[in-house]
Amino acid sequence: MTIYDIAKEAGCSASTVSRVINNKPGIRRETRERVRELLEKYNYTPDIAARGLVKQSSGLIGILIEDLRVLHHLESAFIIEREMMKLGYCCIIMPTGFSPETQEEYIRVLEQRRAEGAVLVGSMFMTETVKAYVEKYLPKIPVVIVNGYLDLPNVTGIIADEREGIGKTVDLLYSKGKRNIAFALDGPTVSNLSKQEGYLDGMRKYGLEPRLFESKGKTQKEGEQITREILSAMPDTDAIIYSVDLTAVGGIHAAVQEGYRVPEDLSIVGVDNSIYCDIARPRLTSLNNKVEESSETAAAVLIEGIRKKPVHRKIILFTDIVERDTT
Amino acid sequence: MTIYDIAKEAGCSASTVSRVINNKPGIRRETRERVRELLEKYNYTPDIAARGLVKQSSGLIGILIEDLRVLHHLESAFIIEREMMKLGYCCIIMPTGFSPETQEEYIRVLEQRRAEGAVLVGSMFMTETVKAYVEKYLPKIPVVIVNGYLDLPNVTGIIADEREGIGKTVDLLYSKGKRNIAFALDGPTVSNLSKQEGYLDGMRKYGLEPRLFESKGKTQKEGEQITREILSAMPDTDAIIYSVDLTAVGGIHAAVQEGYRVPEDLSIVGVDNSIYCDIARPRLTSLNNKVEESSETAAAVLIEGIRKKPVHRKIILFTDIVERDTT
DNA sequence: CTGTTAGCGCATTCAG
DNA sequence: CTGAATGCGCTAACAG
Repeated sequence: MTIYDIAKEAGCSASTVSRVINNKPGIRRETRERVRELLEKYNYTPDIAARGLVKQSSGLIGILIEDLRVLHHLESAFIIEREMMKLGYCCIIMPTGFSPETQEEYIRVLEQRRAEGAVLVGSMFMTETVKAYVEKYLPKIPVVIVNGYLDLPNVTGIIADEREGIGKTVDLLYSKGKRNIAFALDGPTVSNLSKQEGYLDGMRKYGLEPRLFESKGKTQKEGEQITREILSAMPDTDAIIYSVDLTAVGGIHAAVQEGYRVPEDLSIVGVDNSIYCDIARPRLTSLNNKVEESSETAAAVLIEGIRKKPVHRKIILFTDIVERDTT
Repeated sequence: MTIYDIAKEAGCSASTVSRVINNKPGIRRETRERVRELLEKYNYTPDIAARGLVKQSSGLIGILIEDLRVLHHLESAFIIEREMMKLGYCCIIMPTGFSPETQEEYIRVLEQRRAEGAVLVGSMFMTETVKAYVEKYLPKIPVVIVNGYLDLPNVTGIIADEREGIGKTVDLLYSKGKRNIAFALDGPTVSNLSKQEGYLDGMRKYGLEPRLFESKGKTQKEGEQITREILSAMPDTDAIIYSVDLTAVGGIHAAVQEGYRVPEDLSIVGVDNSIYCDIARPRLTSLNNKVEESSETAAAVLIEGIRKKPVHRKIILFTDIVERDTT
């Protein structure tokens, strides 16, 4: 069913039908209604792709997330989708994984589909290779990075200041009498390194000796593992900050199993303030890095960009600590 | 940069360029290479939408999920996406929520975008209204429902036999000496009602009195709430089966708080075998309803359908119980 | 081996 | 108020 089929049956031309569909003025009431009826009768819907071809717009937004298992990123993706959907855009959400090849491939898909905007969710995208791909394949559309930044004219970075947040976390632990505070990264991503900086800032501030550790990954099991390592290497550790909630949950379990009371002997803090915090027992204290706010900001910035309005290149959000049982 | 721009610079016609792009035979080596170089030089990528217009294919697959918060559905969606992606399709994943209006709206979007196939994830889509929408808007493309079924010629249902699975769960609990087994639904969805049937089957089999309850929703908090209700109404309850993991986790917490030992005094079982099972303490026993298998099947069936091959209308998968600490 | 022509479904001139 | 003609970027059928 095309616009021509409708036109033929309505006894008018395709352009008239087009006008009716798009609510353009200058159509006789009578004609308009006749066409409307047929549209209804055949359940006609214009082919967006064909329309896009002439209007030079795909109505597509690409959202790339590094890892599906990070709930946090999914949440962000779908908040953005919801906002864009309201404005008639469709979102293509794709998990790129960590390899540059798939990252390139998926960025290319966005180019092929003529996406009108792109969102990269996760600090993993703060790499030179991704920067090169964006520059090469998406030089003309607005790109927003949630929790990251790339120095390119069409890219806006939206970043929760986790460095400052982790600094505040050290303050909190210090105020509770903790002095042997460790920090466990789940990998050397840019975002994690900035958390680490915050940790080091805090420790320096109080003249404490840093205790840095790095887990093999971001699963619960790997969190347990690194915790055992920490506690066996430095049994007097009285607080551990983890770069992500899930490893912190593993930390809770390992610590309890090793005979530590949480939080009396050992305080535990995660990052993301995810649903896991309330499922774990004791409930996990976590740094809220404002997914919702940053995602909504991302959507807003993207829209401004698509409308060719000038946008900020870098936006910083503040975090806050949500205290539960583990501190 | 269009195919014509490339053609002009290469000193040939657009069709030649098209042939090179699509690796068609019958091009002189020399010409092919010259074109290839230009393609490379300008980073040219064909406009998929324009190509789709002539080839009558959008390369788009729609995936509708009822609720984002159900991890289970997301997982399914992304497994399907991964499979379809391998074959060059792009997926539009959209959360419809529960209102018929948004369901209709999103199904319409799939029609507008000329999706070549659709997947509905969740038993919430087993309604007469959704059936009517599918019949009206998507009558000609293959549609697969994960965890559901609609009697329409182009629809395939893929269903984990949770009824049988919950029956087996009752068997397990009975074998552990439990006699006062309760069942807590998180809402009267078709899928939940079939779980309930399985529960009733099991109770009948052993001549036990059923104890049916229904929570307000599927959050952890609502799981806690219904558990308190159950335990205060029938304190001798010695096992509770929940229709979903998250409410079961709430159940664990409420039970422990009420002074029940889990599993000695009270066994707890969830459904979905999600990540929550291992985060909770004690670890939650859960019915594995095979997301992965059913999602992969969904993708396979969809592809067969797109290729116009005959497909089964209904596929049943078997579940199994993953025992952890709560039984 | 390659170019010309036509058309996918639509919106947009420009005439009338 | 309406229609004919044109073109968006691409592929395919048909000539040559």
